[in-house]
Amino acid sequence: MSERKKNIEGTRPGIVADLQPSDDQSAIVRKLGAISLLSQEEIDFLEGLQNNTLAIAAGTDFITDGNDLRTTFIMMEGWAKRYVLLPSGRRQILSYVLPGDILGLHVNFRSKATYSAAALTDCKVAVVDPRRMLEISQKFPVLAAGLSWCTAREFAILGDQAVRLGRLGAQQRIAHLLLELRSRMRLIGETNGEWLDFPMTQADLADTLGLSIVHVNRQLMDLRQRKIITLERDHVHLDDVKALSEMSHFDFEHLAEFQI
Amino acid sequence: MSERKKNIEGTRPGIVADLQPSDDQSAIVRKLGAISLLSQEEIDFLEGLQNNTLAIAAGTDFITDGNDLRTTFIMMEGWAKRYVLLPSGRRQILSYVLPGDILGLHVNFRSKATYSAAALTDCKVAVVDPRRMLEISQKFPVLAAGLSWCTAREFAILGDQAVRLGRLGAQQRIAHLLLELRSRMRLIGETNGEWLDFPMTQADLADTLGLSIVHVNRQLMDLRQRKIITLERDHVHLDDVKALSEMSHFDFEHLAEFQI
DNA sequence: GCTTACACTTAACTTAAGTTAAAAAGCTTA
DNA sequence: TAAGCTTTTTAACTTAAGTTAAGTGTAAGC
Repeated sequence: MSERKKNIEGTRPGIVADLQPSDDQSAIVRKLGAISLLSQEEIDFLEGLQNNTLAIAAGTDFITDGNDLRTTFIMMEGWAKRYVLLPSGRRQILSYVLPGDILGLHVNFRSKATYSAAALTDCKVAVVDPRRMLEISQKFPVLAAGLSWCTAREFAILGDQAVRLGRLGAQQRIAHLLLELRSRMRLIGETNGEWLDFPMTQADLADTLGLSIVHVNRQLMDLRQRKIITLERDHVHLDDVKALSEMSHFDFEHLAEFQI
Repeated sequence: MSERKKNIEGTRPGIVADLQPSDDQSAIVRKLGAISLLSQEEIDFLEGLQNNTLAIAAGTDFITDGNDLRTTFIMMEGWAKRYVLLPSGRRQILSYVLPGDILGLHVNFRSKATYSAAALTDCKVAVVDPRRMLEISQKFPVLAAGLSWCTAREFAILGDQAVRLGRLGAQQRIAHLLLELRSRMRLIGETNGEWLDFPMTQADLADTLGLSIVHVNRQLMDLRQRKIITLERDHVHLDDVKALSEMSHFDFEHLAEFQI
């Protein structure tokens, strides 16, 4: 019914995927490298951490709420969602896990996961012994500062999620989330113009933003009709970033890519 | 630590305040001591960290969104709120800061605060150089594990906040928050039966739970009329914890006080 | 004691978002 | 290619929560 524009700024969304493997550094190296200058030794250590990888098919749960969680995961490729299921059957998605993100950075000897995590796309995940993460703070001060920054940033991202849920309207929530994902993908160099990966369903979006599926659809349709976004299978194009940021009060400084 | 519960049901709330100073250990020592066995050396180190204290009057902001944040704070006495102000003038309270909580555990050299914090009551706060916090991971593995546990718990608490905002109804949100605060106060031994400190206004509550003041008042009145809670100035009594937990699906295990 | 200010309470009315239901559009696989 | 999914879309209707506007405490200050 609505116009599915094939290309806005010239490029097809498929190219986003093509870019990914072309870079030889892992996402976490790109992420920490974007905020600090890493030595070759530090880069080698980070790459070495990620030797033990796991392939997870889209849709698979790999962390389950209440189960023991004694492993740290580093997302190498693909997206996942972190969520909670309520006894009522309702679901709240807490955050999206993007390449370069760490899950279970603060696990303890007896800790249980307080959330579940499922792959949204096929994922490649590094399985790391949390003791090796501790090693970092002993031996690599720059990396330790980087991890500390990651933790602070995760707090900020979760705080933003609370702001969206508590104090923004439906369409504002969508706009704000899109800009957050855009910021995060830009940091690791996985954007192509204003095209953004968008592997989640509208049901996922509803459970992220505290809305019903129907209402998410209504607001998405409105954004499309007003030419603010373009939706394609698994990708969004942000046609009007200015409109999105104005309507959602998104603060670009907030998750800014400052140097250590 | 446990002789704190001198009186059970039926006592007047004022007594809560009287009990507080009677304990000679600081809140953070009580908190970490509740999840791990601390040596005298570890206790002394923690107490020594808190030599440089600051008195903050109720209502005062002590962290401001966007400003440099290069200090770690440990809340020794009193409550604070962590919040965000939107350009629209709306406000979202992200979490409450209770005795024994740490603010700015993951500050970096150039980091700016991504939230503001204001005292709800008169507070006593320890001002700590973040480098001394780093010292912990070098010299005191048990304390380091404790701090890591604190971080994971803060994530869980903020996640719970997202669940409340996204997927619970108004009255469920209130019930769930009350039970969270009850759990957290119990861990540091600052409860008196089912009496709970309650220094926040209904406007604070509204901005915490993503509701309007009027609606918070409606739901509080309903909970009082149904004899589920009793409200007094600055204190709540949870008359019917079972009803609160059933209506809100609060999971007592979730923030459980497990041993390391 | 009177005044100001802020927190709480209640009522009447409005609205954003939820619900239900059904159909259309996409994938996947036999 | 058809059958059987899941996801998206639309419409009609309902409801929980918001808004506005008074009013009633209650504590602090003069």
